[in-house]
Amino acid sequence: MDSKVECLQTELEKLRKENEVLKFMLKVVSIKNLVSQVDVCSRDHDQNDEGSRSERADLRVSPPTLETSSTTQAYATTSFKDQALMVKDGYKWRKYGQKITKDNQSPRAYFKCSSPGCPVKKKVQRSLENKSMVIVTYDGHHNHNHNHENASPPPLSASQRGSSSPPLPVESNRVALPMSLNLDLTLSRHADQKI
DNA sequence: CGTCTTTGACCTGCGC
DNA sequence: GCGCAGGTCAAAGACG
Repeated sequence: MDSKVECLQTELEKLRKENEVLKFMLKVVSIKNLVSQVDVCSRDHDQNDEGSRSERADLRVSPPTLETSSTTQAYATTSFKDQALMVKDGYKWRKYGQKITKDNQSPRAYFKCSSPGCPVKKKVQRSLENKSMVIVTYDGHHNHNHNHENASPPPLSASQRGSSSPPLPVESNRVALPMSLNLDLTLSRHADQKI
């Protein structure tokens, strides 16, 4: 009997944690809407405007992103249960590998853009500090727009352009803006539906 | 039946 | 040269 109670308690604890994650997702979704509005406005005026940049940085929920000449690092939130590391960002990805790296026990997933001729790859790995967050590293630039066959990109596509993978070919030195959090995960879709 | 994911094997670069 | 770690390949299985 006691074991049953314990079992239920752990189950309750699990659900509580999941609930917290979902709450966080809801926050993220609402912020995403805000971000897309801000992003569209700022793009209309000046893409390189530092002011709008910092404004967006304030809206960022995830840690700062890193970027190099051809790689972009972004952060996304996900649930503890989401082991597949499937991050929906408007493009169609094909998973080609998964590894457990030395510095992070969470598996790192390797994806290629499934659009023919598109050289873009991405790595998705759960963050060490925050297990509900995944680090998405994009490598290269898409030579096409969002895949049509994939679920149409969420209304936050404007902000998506800012962070994850630029849909249009961009000069390699000014790839992505230091912002993130536009990546849709399975759970966030549920969260969207709930709204 | 076609597409996609999984996963073990293989390849490659790097430090010692 | 060797070993390790990260990245990629490809066969097998799952799924719609």
